[in-house]
Amino acid sequence: MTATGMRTHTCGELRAADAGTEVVVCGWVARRREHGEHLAFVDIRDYSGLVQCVVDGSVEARTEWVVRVAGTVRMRPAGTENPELATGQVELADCTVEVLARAEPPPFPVDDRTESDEAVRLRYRYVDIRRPRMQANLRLRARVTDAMRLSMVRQGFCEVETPLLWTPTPEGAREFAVPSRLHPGDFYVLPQSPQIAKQLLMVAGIDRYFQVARCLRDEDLRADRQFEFTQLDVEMSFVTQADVQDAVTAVVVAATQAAVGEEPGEVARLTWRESMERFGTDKPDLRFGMELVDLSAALAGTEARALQAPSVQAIVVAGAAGLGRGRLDALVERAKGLGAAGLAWFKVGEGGALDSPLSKFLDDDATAAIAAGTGAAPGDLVLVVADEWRRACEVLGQLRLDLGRPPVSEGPRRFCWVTDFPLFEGVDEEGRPVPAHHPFTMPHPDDLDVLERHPLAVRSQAYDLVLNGWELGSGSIRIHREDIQRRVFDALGVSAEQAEARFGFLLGAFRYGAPPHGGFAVGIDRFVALLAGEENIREVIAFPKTQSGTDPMTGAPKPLGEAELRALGLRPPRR
RNA sequence: GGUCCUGUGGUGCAGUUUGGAGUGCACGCCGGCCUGUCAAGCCGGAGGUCGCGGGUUCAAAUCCCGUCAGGACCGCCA
Repeated sequence: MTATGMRTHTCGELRAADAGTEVVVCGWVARRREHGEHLAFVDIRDYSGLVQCVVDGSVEARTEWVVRVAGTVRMRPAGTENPELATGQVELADCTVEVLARAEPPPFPVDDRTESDEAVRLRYRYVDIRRPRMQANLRLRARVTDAMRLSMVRQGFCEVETPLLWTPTPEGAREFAVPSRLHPGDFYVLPQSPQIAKQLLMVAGIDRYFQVARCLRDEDLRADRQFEFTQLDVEMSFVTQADVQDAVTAVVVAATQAAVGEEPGEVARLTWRESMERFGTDKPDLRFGMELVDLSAALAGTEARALQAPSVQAIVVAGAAGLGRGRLDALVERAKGLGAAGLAWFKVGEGGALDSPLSKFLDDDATAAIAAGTGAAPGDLVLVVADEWRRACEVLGQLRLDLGRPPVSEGPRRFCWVTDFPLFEGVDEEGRPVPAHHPFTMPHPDDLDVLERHPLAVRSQAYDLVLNGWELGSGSIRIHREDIQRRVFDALGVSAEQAEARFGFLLGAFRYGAPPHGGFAVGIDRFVALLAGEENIREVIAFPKTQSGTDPMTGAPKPLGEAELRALGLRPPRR
């Protein structure tokens, strides 16, 4: 399958069984070892690996030159095998080397041994991608999307493409605007996601839709966020939450199997509330313990002012009682930086005695409550945050990650579903509830009665898929009934006119017979990064942007000429 | 918009704390030697705006201010 008109084999596939075969391989010169004018070794590299070629004489080709090598596969002489190489049992003998293209010395070594400056890697990305690590990452990514498509199709889903040139839908993420040449002054936007399009496809009777979809958001970049990213976008009709979660679980399990050759273990399930209580976050990393302990009741009557708050939460840092004052002060500063009023620490000594700046304010009951409640052992450090419930949990959840989280590449893959998110996430400056997901998210049926009276207590039929502390994606059952949608818009303070102006085409479509439906989207960049053991999604994207949104290779973004701007109905900006 | 880290031949680093000659290490590159290496080895050589600008000082890679680039994070990401 890999033979072409120019080659018979790829470099990395040659094995002992090929001994005696005359072959032709093509690739780049990885290294050259010359032993005078009578013997030289040239390592040829292509995407499949590396093979050693033996040349009886000197070699014209230099590092990264592109060559075509004809020779005979033979077993290496006894004692010269290289167990480090997949092809290390054999070599190509009696080689003739044809130079297909000369090359300048590469700007950095084309191997995985040193990590070069990322700006330089991106500028010469076409060289960077020759490295085994990048080759492996991009091929892993391809296996993941292949497996996802296969799993979707087998489950009866239909892949449908949706427009990249979409219509502005204010609110949500900042959108990239595309000026219209035929309608000067008007704009398309690039979709933040195909959310509305896929709901329209449900009204259209597609029943089970999926798409490997590019999404674009003009928001600041991060290790796990690029302007453009790829989602496995899914939507299903006549389903419950469990149906969507089952379909998505099957996909990610199949993709994990295809990518790394092993099935993940049980996919855990916990409610948003449980996740916050136990891990202080809605995207828990289940690879390690250090769960939060609620000391609110135990310390309700404490004299210590610093611990008087609606909620008192704690974590135990095993064996950390020896931390010096500098490290402890840094932890306190970190907690304050995360929004906590403060952070209390207790070193657990022999016999359970607590050493802390707060010791003198604590009676024996309180001391016993902290020791018993947390189960801390001598030598451990207990960290306590007293604040509003959510803030106390979130601050300790972050400290838990700071102090206990293993590297991305370590440990098992622990998927979990987080369900029953609140429908609203606090209130804005005007006291209006802010939707936690999007405004088409169906409220939990048990909470519908209190939508008007206690909106912040309403749970939604929204759910996230989390893998080792990374949010892989989210989804929900959508509102398909006009009366419920009206009530949610009312709660959000969106008038009928505003709703019509923003989403009129969707609401209009719903009047023509909308099936109950729900869906999900998996962030493929993050998923692949986790499977590849990479901390950064740029490592699994061929041509990513820098943190400031530039491309060092092409120089984008660049100014457009004045004439081009005017043709688009735009005026050159003042700089 | 903000906080923090980094910037030294092509690459990776040390040197910056405590100012004293562009000093050092490894790789790469160029030339020579070398018939079993595989990160080959040995000998020789070239290669520098210490990111950029300003300031302090007799003297700045080193101290101060500003700025640019890359990165991590906060805000932001319905």
